Amino acid sequence: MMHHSFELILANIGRHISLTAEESSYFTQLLRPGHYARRELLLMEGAVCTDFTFIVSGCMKSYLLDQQQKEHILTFAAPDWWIADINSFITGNPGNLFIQAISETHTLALSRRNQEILLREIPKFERCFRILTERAFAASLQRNIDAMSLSALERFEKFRLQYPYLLSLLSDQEIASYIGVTPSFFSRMLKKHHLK
Amino acid sequence: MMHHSFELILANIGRHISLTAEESSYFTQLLRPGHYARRELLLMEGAVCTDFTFIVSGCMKSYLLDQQQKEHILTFAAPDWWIADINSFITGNPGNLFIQAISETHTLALSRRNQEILLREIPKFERCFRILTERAFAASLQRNIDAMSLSALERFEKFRLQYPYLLSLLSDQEIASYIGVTPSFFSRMLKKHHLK
DNA sequence: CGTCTATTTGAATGTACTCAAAAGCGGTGG
DNA sequence: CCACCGCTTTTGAGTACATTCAAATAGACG
Repeated sequence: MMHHSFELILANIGRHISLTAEESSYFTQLLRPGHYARRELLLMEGAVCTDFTFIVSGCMKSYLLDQQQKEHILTFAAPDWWIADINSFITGNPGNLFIQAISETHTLALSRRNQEILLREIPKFERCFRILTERAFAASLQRNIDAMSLSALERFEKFRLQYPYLLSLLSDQEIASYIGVTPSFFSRMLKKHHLK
Repeated sequence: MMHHSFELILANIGRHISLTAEESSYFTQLLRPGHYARRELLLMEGAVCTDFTFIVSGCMKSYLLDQQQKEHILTFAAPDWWIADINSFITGNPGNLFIQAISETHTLALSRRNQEILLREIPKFERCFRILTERAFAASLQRNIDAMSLSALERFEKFRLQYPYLLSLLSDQEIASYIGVTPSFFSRMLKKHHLK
């Protein structure tokens, strides 16, 4: 099971900085384990996102509802990924994103307060979070590029090649929402191109 | 003129960390001033982006050309902003972005090598770059949200409210490319809504 | 088995695109 | 100063991609 063992998150951090045993345990002490059932919300629109959340097992999504209450999925987070409403997290203002478990999910949350303590006590974590943020930023820019320069079909092809693991966990509506089309168009597209 | 005085960039940094006079001068020593004529390229597709570039005056854009050689603008950078092909910068691999001056532009470039030196010598810059990256990341996510949930008209309205300064510097084609429509559609849209 | 939700399909529509041509605009040279 | 060139913007006509709304079908689960 090992849901709340810290191997995965320490390996994640260890890709960017080296920690001593004491530093590792200082870090893990600041984490708050969490457990979410399928469809359970971690964050609601209008709430302040106080945590940077690491996915140990399961899967989550962040999304917003537009004026017509249509869901638009911004990110998925599989195990070994982080999820948050970054804008709310860094400003401390209420956010406009929902974060929800897609399947049963175990998490480790680092609160803003604990992040500040961590950065003060072990400054090399600044480097780690800088690198994590840079990577997430690069991925977000690539998504902007794809949205502008690829067709819906190309966006889907890219998605399934890039995240085959997610494909099996997600409903068609969720994939459609992520690539930016309606479920009915997505269904027609799959049929037309014999992708199902 | 003061194009290569460091007031602007020191104020930019000073919003996130405090520097002593010695630290400030150590930092500015690592910067390479640059000057670009209108339409001059700072970076070409296929090249490695070795610099994080701060805009002192003028304006730049980053864009890519798709399979049909159509230009898609990813970001604009006005004075007091940074620009780079982040993906290429952090991986060291050749990038797929162009970076070009829209008007005559004065810059201060921090090379990857010098950034490493800076981070080693004055570790609190880790914090500064983490924060800069977080903000740029949040802006990029917001753009993804807007692309998914707003109409072309709404994206334009938001753009003109958010960046009135840029409006006067840019051609219609550039604005159209940024909001993700063709110049002809953009022209029709402006006319239809009496926005010109 | 019945209920609930997800997916598919149909028909009509809208948003944005392509290609091509025309008009407007800015600079340059005769 | 005007004529011309090149580039941007506008317009026209036809089209493609994607949407809406509603209904039908299929799956999942108690």
